[in-house]
Amino acid sequence: MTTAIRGIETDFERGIHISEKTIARMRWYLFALDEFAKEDMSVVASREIADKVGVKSGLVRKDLCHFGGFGRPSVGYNIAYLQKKIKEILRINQVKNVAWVGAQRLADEPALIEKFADSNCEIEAVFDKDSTKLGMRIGNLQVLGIGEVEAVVQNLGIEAAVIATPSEDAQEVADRLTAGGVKAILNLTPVVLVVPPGVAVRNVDLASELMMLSYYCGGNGGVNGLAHA
Amino acid sequence: MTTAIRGIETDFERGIHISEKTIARMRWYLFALDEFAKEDMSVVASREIADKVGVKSGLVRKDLCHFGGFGRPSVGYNIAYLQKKIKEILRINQVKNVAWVGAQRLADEPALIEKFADSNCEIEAVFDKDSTKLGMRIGNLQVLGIGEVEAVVQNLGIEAAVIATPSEDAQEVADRLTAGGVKAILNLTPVVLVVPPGVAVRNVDLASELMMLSYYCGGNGGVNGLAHA
DNA sequence: TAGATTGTTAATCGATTAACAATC
DNA sequence: TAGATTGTTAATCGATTAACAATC
Repeated sequence: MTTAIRGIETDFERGIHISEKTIARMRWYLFALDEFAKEDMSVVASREIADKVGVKSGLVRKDLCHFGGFGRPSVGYNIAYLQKKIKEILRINQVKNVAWVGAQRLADEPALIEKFADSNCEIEAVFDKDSTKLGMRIGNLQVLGIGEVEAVVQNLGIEAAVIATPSEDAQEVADRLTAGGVKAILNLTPVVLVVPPGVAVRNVDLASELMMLSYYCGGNGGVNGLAHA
Repeated sequence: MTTAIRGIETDFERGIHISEKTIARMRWYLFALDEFAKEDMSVVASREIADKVGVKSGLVRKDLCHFGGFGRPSVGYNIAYLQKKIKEILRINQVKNVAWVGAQRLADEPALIEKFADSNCEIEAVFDKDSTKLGMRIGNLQVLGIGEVEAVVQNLGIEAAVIATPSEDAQEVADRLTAGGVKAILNLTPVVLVVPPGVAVRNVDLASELMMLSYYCGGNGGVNGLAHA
């Protein structure tokens, strides 16, 4: 809304709510910038970013404006600078402490630990409801019982969590996580979680997505859908 | 909008566009109905469905009304009947012919073939750009070159496709698929695809989701997000 | 009949688009 | 200066909520 010059705060800095759709597009814009950077460009217009991701140029400018005035009239946006700014906004370079609930999935697919680390998400605790899994080692972590979720999450300052439990436990786990102060949940189950306001949930579940695609197969005119995204 | 009695068509039947958010919630409602069915209930009120998935009851009724008048005043919705109807709407019980592009992922994780079959998605063709993979067998299918995508997709009447290629090939593949008439794409790459109007894209990518969650970690007040929806 | 809950309309809210003055 | 593109406002569009008459 306003530029960040001389102490005038942006919407973002004022804590004004920014829609999830805008945040999803910020990721798209970053993707576009990476593409332009590969082509050795140093400056782009909102129009070029817009075309690359399939939105209108005014929307690109409006989205970016929530976070500050990053461009220069008649010139455009400096790619390296805007990349840096979007990464800051999305906290991409900050290390995030993550809890993982549902040890089996991580035991089956230990490569996930590195995949998370690639995104600066460090798995700091693993929990499981199944008492036979207690104490089991995953990487250099010991599996804890889900009764400890609230306390451990609070003590370690964990802000995000992954739910990879059997479906029937997912909602209980979400309740415990949010009680412990978790603000962001990645839900790998098909369960529709209900969480308090202010907590973000992202769902990643193949079967659920297939269900939605199925509707569009017949040609029920759908357009781009973020997972999302 | 209107009931389906005596030839009066629903929004759905008239081909009026129904928002992606509504379709996502239809899946949620089905989830809730499955839960209620487990508890041996036979009838529910919109209010109960709403509470189970975290929306307002009026929205549940409005969403359902796009597809027909499934409830009875002062009674509610018959669970078995509504389950059946939503499954019809989402085409869940219909077999969908699916193309898969990017053979490596399927070779690495052959269990995906059955996972898709569980959702009535039959993988009818596999394509790859890498000529060294041509003719390779996956299940009972032979890998075809991506030059054949348009023709094969058309001939087999394929309506949906999965893109699991290296990032740099994803947009080209999307272009070929849509040229061949594909109306629904499941995108397993982090690429932001641009597709013609009327084509649905669902993204399933862990790194992209972590990027979005990262924003909400600090407590930038987010609410429920579908990947999702 | 009295009470409950649907289907649907009208009011509100939020997000996108169009347009343009300000700026480089 | 003339031309281009931003940041931002006002207009439009669409989705949610509130409310209620119709129905069981």
